[in-house]
Amino acid sequence: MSRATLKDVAAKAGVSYQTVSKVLNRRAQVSPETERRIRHVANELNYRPNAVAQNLRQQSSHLIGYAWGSGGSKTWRPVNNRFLHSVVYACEAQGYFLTFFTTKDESLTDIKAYEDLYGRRQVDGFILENTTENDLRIHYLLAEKIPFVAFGRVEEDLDFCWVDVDGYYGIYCVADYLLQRGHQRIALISWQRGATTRNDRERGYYCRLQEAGIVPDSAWVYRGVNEIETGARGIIHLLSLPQERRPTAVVCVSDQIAVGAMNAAMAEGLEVGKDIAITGYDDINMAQFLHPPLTTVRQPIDEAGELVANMLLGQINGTIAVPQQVLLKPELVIRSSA
Amino acid sequence: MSRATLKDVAAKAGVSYQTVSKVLNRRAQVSPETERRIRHVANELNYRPNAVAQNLRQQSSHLIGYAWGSGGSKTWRPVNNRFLHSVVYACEAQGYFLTFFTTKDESLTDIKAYEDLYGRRQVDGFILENTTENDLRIHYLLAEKIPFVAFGRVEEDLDFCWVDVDGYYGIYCVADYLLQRGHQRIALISWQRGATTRNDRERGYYCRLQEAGIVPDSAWVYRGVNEIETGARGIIHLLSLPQERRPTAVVCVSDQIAVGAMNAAMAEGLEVGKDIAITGYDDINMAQFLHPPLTTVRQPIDEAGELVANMLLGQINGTIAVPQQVLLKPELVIRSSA
DNA sequence: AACGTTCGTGCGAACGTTCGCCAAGATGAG
DNA sequence: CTCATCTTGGCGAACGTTCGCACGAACGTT
Repeated sequence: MSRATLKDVAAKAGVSYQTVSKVLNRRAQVSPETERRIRHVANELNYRPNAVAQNLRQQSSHLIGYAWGSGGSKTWRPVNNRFLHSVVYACEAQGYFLTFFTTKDESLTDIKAYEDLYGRRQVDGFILENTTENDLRIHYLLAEKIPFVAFGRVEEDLDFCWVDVDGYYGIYCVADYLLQRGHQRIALISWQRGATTRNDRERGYYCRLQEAGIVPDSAWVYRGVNEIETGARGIIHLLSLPQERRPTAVVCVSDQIAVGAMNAAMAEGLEVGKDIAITGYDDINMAQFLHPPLTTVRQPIDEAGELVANMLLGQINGTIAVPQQVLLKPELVIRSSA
Repeated sequence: MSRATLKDVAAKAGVSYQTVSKVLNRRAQVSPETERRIRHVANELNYRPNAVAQNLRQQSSHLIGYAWGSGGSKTWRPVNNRFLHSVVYACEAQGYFLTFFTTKDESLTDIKAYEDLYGRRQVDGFILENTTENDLRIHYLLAEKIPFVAFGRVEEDLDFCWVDVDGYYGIYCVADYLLQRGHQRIALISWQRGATTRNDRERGYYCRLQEAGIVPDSAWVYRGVNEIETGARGIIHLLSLPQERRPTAVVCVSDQIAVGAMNAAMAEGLEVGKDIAITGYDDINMAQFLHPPLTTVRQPIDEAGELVANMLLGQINGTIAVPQQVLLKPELVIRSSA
C-alpha cells in the first residue's frame, strides 16, 4: 500500500519529519548513525515520496502535454508511435511524464485546450506535432511564453524551438539516386495539402532535376491525399501518358502512397524495380516485406523524439538558451523497388 | 499567465478565499450579490484552480498509467492507436488524463514500474494491455488491490476487471462464411505464441469445422510470428500440398498475415478471391485498399476503449461493483478477397 | 421578549512535501 | 575558562486547495 509518509518514518526513527526529507534528498548533514536509521526505517515502511505533494511544493506538474486531435469522438489522427516512444523514454529519464489530451478540432489548433491545461498547471509545457502554416498554437504559446517544442518547422518567420527532418534533402537524394541509375523521366506523387512538409519534399525533386538539366513535364506531378489510393491513381494517370512522356521512375512522398503505386503498377502488368522504379518515404515497418522490398527514406525519428524532449525539458528547467532549432538529415534506404 | 490564486480573487472581491472556493465549486449558499462579485473577479483575473493543489487535497492524481514496453530504448511495441484514442477521450470526459510510462522489459511485466508509480501516487490506476498467461502484473495488482482494468482476458481463473473481444466468435463467423461459400478445405495461418488470444481464435476455426463434420488436415494449420512474412510462408507451405489436400480457403488470424498470404498467392499466379479465398482479422486501415479488398473481422475497438476507461474510473471512484467483465462481439466485414 | 432556525461567511486544519533559519551541544583555539 | 565555530537536527512556513465547524445576524415562532 505504501501509505507511509514522511511523518510516519520520522516518528518511527525518532526524528522530525523534515529531517527525514533532508536525508532522503541528500541535502543535510546528519550523523551517519541517524542517516542509517532513517534509511532503514524508510525502507522498512516502504516509504515513497508522494509525487503530488512534491509537485505542489515544487510548483511543477512534471507533466508534458501532447495533443491528440479529434473532431468529436469519431475521427482521430494516428500518432507517430516511434516518435512518441522516444519522447516518453527521454522524458522519463528526467522525471517527467507525457500525457495525452484531445483537442476539439482535428488540426490540433484548439487553443482553449492548451490554455486550460497550462493555466491549471496540469502540464509544464507542450510538444507540438503536425504543425501547419500559420499555426495558431505557435502564435499563442509564444505570446504567452509557454514552454513548447515543435516537431516540424513552419515556413513563417517565427523564432521558436523546433526539430525537423530535412525533407528537401531526403527527396533530393532519392532523385539523385534515380538519376544515377539512368532514369531521365522521373515522376512525383505528392500531397495536395501539408504546406511545409510538402513544399520541402517537392523542392528536393525539382532542384535535383533542374541540376541535371531536366525540365519536368507538368504531367509528371500528381497530387492527392495521403492514402494508398492516391498512389494507385497516380500510377494510372502516369501510365496513360504517351510512351515518350511516360516516366520510368516514380518518387512517392510517403510509403503509403508508394504501396498503392506498386500495387497498381503490378496490376498493370509491370514488374516493379525492373519495368518501373518506385520509391517511398518513411520506411514503415512493412516496407521491407513488400514485394519487391521498397526503396525509401528513413527519418531519424528516435533521435528527433529525444531531441524534442530534451529541448523542452531544458527550456522548462531553464538550462538551455532558447530558441533552438535542429534540422536532422534522413537516410536513403536502397532496396529493390528502385 | 494565470498566476491568480484563490487568495488573489478573494482579496479583490473582499471575501475569504475559502468562500471563493466554495462558490466556484457550487457548494455554498452565498448571497447572489456576493456570488456575482466573486465570479466577476475570478473571470477578470482569469483564475484557474491549480490542478496540482486540488490533487493533493483530493488525494488523487487524476492520472491513469499505461505501460509502453521497451527493452532499453531500442525496441518498442507499437500501441493500438485506435484503442488508446478512445481511452484518452473517455478519461478526459471525467477529468482524468492518460500518462505513458515505459517498462524495462518489452513484455510489460516489469512490476517495479507499476509499484513505483502507484506507490508514489503518480497514478490512480492502470490500464493493462497485451496481457499474457500468468501475467505477473495482474497477480501483483490484484494482491495490492491497485485499481486496474485489462484489455484482454487470460485463461487463468482470476477474478479481475477486463474487457475483451470474442476472438472465438470472430473466427467462427469467418469459417462459417467460408463454408457457406462452398469451401471444404479450409486452412488456418495462426501465431506460435500469444496463448489466450491465439487459442481463442483457433478454437473458432476448429469448432466450426467440426460442426460441419470436417476433420481438418493437420497440414492445414501453419503457425508463425505475427508478421507479413508468416503469411507468405504459410501460403507456400499450403500450396505445396497435393492437389486433393490443398485448401481452397485460408483463414489468417491477423490482417498483417493476410497481406503476406495475398502477396504470395498472387506471386504464385493465383487470383485471390477467385482461385483462393483469403481472410484477415483486425480490419486495419489498409484492408479496404488492398487488391482485392480484404475480407476481415472488425473489432469494436472504440467501444472497448471507452468501456475499459469507464470501468477503471468507476473502480477508482468506487461507483461500480468490481470485478466486472465484458466480452464484445466482433463483426465480419465481407469484401472480395473471400 | 426569549428562543430555535436558517442564512451567509469566516476560520482553522489538513493533504505531504521542501526549504531556510535557528538552537542546542560538541569541538577547538586563545 | 571563555569565546568563536562547526555539527546535528528541530521548527515554522509555504505551495493552493477543500472541507467541516463555528459564529453572528436576520428571521420566524412561541
